Amino acid sequence: MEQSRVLAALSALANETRLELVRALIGRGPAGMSAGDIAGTLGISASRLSFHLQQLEMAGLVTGRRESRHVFYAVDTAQVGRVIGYLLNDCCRSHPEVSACCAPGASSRAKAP
Amino acid sequence: MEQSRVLAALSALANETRLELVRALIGRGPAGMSAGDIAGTLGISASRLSFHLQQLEMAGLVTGRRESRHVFYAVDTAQVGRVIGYLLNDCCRSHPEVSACCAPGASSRAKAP
DNA sequence: TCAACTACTCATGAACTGTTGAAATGTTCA
DNA sequence: TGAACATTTCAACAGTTCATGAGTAGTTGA
Repeated sequence: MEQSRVLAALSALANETRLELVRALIGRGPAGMSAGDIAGTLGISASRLSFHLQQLEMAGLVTGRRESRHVFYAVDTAQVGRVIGYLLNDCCRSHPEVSACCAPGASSRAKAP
Repeated sequence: MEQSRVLAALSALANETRLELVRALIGRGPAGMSAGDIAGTLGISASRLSFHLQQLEMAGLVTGRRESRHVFYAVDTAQVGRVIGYLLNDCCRSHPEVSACCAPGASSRAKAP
């Protein structure tokens, strides 16, 4: 994966509204969620949601598909995996202390040094 | 790890200069690299480097230590691991297709669907 | 103490990001 | 066809980010 794609994805994720959006969507799997439902769940305006969905879509992190009058959005999990894989393997060169986050049971709550 | 810390780290990483900086520093291990060496390696001005190092330091991704007239910067690998761990485990809830990036031999070059 | 060196701070301006509300577009159904 | 609904687009605005260059501060050795 090219670095420019990774940078676009990181920029997209580096925003509270969009990170919440990904969290909300990833739980729904490939079926996703309609724009209206997302706006209701997150409590944001339609135009604000549309703006952030566009950012995520341009970064390749979510995809939308129209079904009659609704548009359903879902996370492209493979793409998210590729971005994390870049950080892990290409950027951090599989540094053991970084890769520890992958270990079974590991989480972001891992104790500080 | 709190989401606000993760957002700060993602914002810090979502910049070409800073991602290059982390890549350059992580190869040097805990010894790190002096500010002057980094500026020379990346070919950027001192003030520009200082600005970006400050962003990374505020995000907790790098640490600096003074040694006589030099300041050596190193990546806090545990913190980087915690950020990736958050994306993997908390945000994506260990979704198998995302976690595939951790598999041995996996890389960001994983084939697209 | 002074010059040389190393790193940091600050002010400026250009470019980018995110929010808002109104208007436009597209879809369904009576 | 026209009303109702779902979503996107647009312009205006405020706020943030980043590059640049000039100036400042700390450290060393003659």
